[in-house]
Amino acid sequence: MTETDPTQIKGFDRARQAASRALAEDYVEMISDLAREFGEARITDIAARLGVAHPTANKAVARLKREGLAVSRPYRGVFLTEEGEALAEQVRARHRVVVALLRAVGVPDEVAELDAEGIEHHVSQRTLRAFEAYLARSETGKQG
Amino acid sequence: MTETDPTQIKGFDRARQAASRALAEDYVEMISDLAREFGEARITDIAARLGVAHPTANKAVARLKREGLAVSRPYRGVFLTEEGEALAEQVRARHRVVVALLRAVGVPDEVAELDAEGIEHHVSQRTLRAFEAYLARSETGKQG
DNA sequence: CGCGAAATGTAGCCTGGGCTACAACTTTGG
DNA sequence: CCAAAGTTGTAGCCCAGGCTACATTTCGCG
Repeated sequence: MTETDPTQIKGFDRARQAASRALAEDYVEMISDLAREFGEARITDIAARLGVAHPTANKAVARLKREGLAVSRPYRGVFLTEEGEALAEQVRARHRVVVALLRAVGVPDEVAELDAEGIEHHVSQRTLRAFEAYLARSETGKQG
Repeated sequence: MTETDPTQIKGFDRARQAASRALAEDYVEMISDLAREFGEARITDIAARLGVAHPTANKAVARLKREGLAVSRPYRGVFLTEEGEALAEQVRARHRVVVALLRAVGVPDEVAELDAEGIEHHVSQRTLRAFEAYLARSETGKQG
């Protein structure tokens, strides 16, 4: 028992990495939302919506800036880079698909929204594509 | 913008809490698996399978003991309490349902296994029940 | 304009989960 | 039966994400 099944390990590792990426995704999506609503995303608003204290949001934004997803000048609003905006759009799209899939298989709307928030970060590209294909099928086929 | 939509906050909080619970669930399931295979779960084996160093597994087991999910005497194997075993069974069952659901909507088998590992921890009771109902339906209905 | 309120930034601490290094205990085989 | 090997436990560190407290800057308004 020194090697152990690599599949296991890989699976858990994936989960841990996803947890890390999830944070950035949440922030990027939130910043994009706020930009749409108010024209810019303020630290206070980001923090409030995410339910964290403002220094926490500040740290997170600093990380996004380091990663090239956002930009901001001191005491000014936060804006996404093109890369950040692309990620936000991707996250938003995935969220919609996951919610739609959940609803399509019979999950109540409010529950679908809540669960999707956690689930979406673990949905791989291939699974996402499978979801989309399924939704396309059930749109036309109408078996539910 | 001081109150903000509580739905948002609740959603994110749920995700964060789930991330914390996920660890315990992984360990409990693994301990249960090892108990079935070898009669007991040794720290070294738990660590190896989860892909972490043994002190990490040790800490996690200490936490499970604190939470009443496991018991162990120094330098001896780890065993689940009834509560821990129940949780393990529940986690295992949920994993099976999530994998089955993913496959049912067209996700390739290997991908389903990997993604389920991350997704399952965010599947609420109500969503799980919806999954089960859907699977029951598609078993008999056979629309795929 | 100038001052108080609000927003942002910074410092420093806590917790949890991960690691390495090392100590203590068990097992095993010569 | 006892030393070496293996296993478990402990100490102490790191990092990330969260918080509070406090400093600084900007904004709004009299």
